[in-house]
Amino acid sequence: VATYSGLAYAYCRANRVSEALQLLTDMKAAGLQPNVVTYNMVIDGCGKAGEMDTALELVEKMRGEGTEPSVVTYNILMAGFGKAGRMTDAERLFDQMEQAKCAPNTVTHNSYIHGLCKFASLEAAFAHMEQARQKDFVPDAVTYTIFLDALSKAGKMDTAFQMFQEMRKGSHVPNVFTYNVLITGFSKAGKLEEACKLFQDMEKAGCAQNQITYNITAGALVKAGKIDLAMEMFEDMKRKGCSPNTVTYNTLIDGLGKEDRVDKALLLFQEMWKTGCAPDTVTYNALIHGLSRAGQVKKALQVFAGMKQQGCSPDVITYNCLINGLGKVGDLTEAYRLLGEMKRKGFTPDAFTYSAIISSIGTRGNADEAYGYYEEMKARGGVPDVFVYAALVNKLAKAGDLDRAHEVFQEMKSNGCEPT
RNA sequence: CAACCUACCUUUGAAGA
Repeated sequence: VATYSGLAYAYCRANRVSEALQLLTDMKAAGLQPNVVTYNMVIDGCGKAGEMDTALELVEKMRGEGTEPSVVTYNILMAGFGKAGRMTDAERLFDQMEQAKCAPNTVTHNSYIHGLCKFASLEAAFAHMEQARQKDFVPDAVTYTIFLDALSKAGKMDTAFQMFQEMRKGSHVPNVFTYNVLITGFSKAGKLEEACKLFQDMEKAGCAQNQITYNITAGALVKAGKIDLAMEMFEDMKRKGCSPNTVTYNTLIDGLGKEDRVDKALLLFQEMWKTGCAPDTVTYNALIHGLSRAGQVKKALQVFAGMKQQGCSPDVITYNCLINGLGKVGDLTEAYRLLGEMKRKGFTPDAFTYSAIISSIGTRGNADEAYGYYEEMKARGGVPDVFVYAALVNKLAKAGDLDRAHEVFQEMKSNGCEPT
């Protein structure tokens, strides 16, 4: 049983859920009965793959075989519902647990709180915490980190930092996750000083920075336009024995592209292969974006071709970057070709795509064409946003079609888009 | 006796000034 369980776990970690499911069948065929732990590992694999329905079926199957779910089983479901935004189902789990006489633990509450932060509100999450506290829930470092993350993502860094202080006043020791969350928050809020200060504080606190800490901090430097410092951080990271990963490279390639240093970005891209960091869709997108904004559309298309050749799938963002770049240099033929290609491949052009297309249409006399794309977008179920409206109004106005421009402008407002 | 569950990082935008 242990052997099978281990293998099932490995499959799940590798995102190969179907093989793990097959393994359960094989086990039974071999006369072995999977236990809760085996099931939990596979159920978790399903949950992480977003297959909550399969996960639920497995729980039923397990029950049918006379094995009752454990707290961990419920926790797995709680986390899965939380990630999928199925908060009603998550709430119902507490009732089911009560019926099964299975007491929720810290992990159960933390997972639920995380879901609430993401899909309901911070207030709802706080309320749950207070309520659970009346029973026997004691918030831990993870609980704090979840709240700190939510506050950081909402840009409420003052509150976050206050909570961080409270946390330390209590007996909770901030860990790498805690610091990482806060550094991200400060970086997003444009507070580079504070972000860097926390990075340094970690050492004093005896909390070792990890790969993610470096990635976040390098990203913070990139965002602040300090690409050279970000590159230094990259060297520092390696010196300290912390290996860069694909995200590290992606961050830097993006930063270099935005500072108009695509040449250096290309060098890093080459380096990735040597270091065993496989470029992914994000890598290619960042690179293609950098090349496009530098006006090097030819090169961008070459990279795009290479991407496909490597078996890395383009996504909507890839196409958007290319279409945008092509539009800017006036290569409409190629831009339209790519628009067609993306549709053919089953991608849904979004507001980014249409705003790029509409803006790229020549200035003279093509108001109808621009308007046509706007209608196409709506017909395909797309929701135009400010950028699409702005591009369209602009185009119509420049073509002298003031009546229609005004009409679209009104439509925009009635669709809840405020002019900027 | 052990194996399973919760929190953190990267990519796409028009005009104008």
